[in-house]
Amino acid sequence: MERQTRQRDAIRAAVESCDRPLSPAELCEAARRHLPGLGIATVYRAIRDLVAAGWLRTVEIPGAPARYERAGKPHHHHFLCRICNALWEVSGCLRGVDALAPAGFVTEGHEITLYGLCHGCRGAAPQ
Amino acid sequence: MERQTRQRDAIRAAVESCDRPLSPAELCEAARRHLPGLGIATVYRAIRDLVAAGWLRTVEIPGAPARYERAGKPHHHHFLCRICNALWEVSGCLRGVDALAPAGFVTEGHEITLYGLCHGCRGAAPQ
DNA sequence: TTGACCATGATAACGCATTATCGTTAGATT
DNA sequence: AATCTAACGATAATGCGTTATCATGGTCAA
Repeated sequence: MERQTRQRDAIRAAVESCDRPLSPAELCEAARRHLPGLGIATVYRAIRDLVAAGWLRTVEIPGAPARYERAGKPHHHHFLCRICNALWEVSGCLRGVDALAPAGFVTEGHEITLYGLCHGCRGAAPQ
Repeated sequence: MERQTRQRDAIRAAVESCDRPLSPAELCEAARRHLPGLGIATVYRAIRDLVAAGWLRTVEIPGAPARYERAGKPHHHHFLCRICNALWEVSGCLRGVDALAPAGFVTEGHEITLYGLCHGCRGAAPQ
């Protein structure tokens, strides 16, 4: 059974207090603000267990390491900023996405990822 | 300047004769059918040069190595089969994808990836 | 309080895709 | 044909994200 530790608490708190999916490194950095010295291996172990327990959800994105967000949110997608590499949440979806598949294919899910500049990076953007 | 070699020819021919994006390993395997002994390093070198020349386009997908397809095709998306891992082309797109971004964000592009079973794997699919 | 044992932190090891190295091969030019 | 040198094939090395190892420390039940 899982024990209650300061590390696990800090990791869960970091997830809950952030409105966007975090990579393992980002999550470690965030949790360290409340618990300096937290090891990256502990973060990976916590992620593994929290995903297995259905508390965290893995967000796969093209060309970047996976991020993790609180499970149970309504269906939505994401926006990857090309400057700061933060992944932002995008509410809503579009009708007919799954129907784009060729005839004879079985669609089980989909991902939509937008790319560009987030609000904060919009101003100081190279070209 | 670039030389014309049997290897480069075989790699370009493999791209053109296939209707879906190929990973470096898949591309190597395909080109080897016409040129056994082709080295994987040569494939990577050719990919690098062909992308730089604008002849190939990189297709990034979540949780898998990049694939490459002939550049210049009309806008489209892809379908990743969870059984055979092949990436298939999906024609068309949807209106309003870029408009999903939050206010204040600048959308520069998007990717839509469908997941499921391709036509060939539909029958013999585990659950 | 004690003791069992799970979780932790540091770090080595791993897996994988990709790149660099280097001696050899073979286009291109003369 | 001779020469030059880019490209090749084999494979070692790299980079990076992730996992395994292990001694230590913290949690929780008795």
